[in-house]
Amino acid sequence: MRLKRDFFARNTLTVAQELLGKYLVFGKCVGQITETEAYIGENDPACHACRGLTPRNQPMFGPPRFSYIYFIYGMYYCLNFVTEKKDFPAAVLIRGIKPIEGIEIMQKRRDSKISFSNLANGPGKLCQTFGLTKKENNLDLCTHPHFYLEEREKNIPKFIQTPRIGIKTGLEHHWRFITKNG
DNA sequence: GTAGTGATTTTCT
DNA sequence: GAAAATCACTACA
Repeated sequence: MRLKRDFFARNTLTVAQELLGKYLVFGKCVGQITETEAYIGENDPACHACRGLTPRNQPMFGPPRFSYIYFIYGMYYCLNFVTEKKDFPAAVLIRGIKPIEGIEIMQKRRDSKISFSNLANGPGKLCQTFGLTKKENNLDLCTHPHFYLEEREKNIPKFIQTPRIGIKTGLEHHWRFITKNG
C-alpha cells in the first residue's frame, strides 16, 4: 500500500530507517530501497540547507512528502524525499535501490554492459536507471499518479549505520543506513 | 578485490 | 571563479 503523508511528517532519522525495504515506483519501474542517508536542518554542515534558503534547496523548506532532486558534479542527479514539517529543512537521500520491475527499461537507459548489481547501487546511478531528472523535482509523492512509495512487507530489514558518503563535514553523525544483505 | 583520477555544469560566493 | 550529498575508467593485487 502507498505511503501517506504521515509517514514523511516525522523525525528524519526514523523516516530514513523505515524507508529501507520500501518500494520506489516511477512509471513501470519499481525498486526496493536498500540504502538511505539523512540530512537534517540548517545546523547540519553537510545539509544543503546549512547556508539558508536558496533556489536549489527550496523544496527542503517546503512541506514533507515532496521530492527533492538536484544536479551534482555536472553529470548526475540525486533523489531525496523531504521530511519533518514545513519551514524545517530536512530530507532523506536515496543512495541505493534493488531493481524489481521494469528491469529491461532500466537496462536500456544505461549501458548494456552494466551488471544487475551495478544498476542502481548509487544515488547518481539510480536516477539514471529510473530516468529521474529535475523534471521530477518538487513533486508530491502522495498525489502524483505514477511517482510514489509503497509498502509491500510490514517489517523493516536489518541494517547498519555508518557516516555519510561524499561529504567533508558532519562526519561525526552516523546518518547513513544500509541493509545488511544488499 | 582496492586505489587514484578526470569528466562536466549548476549553483552560490 | 570554486566547489559540489558521483561515477566510470584505469592500473594493480
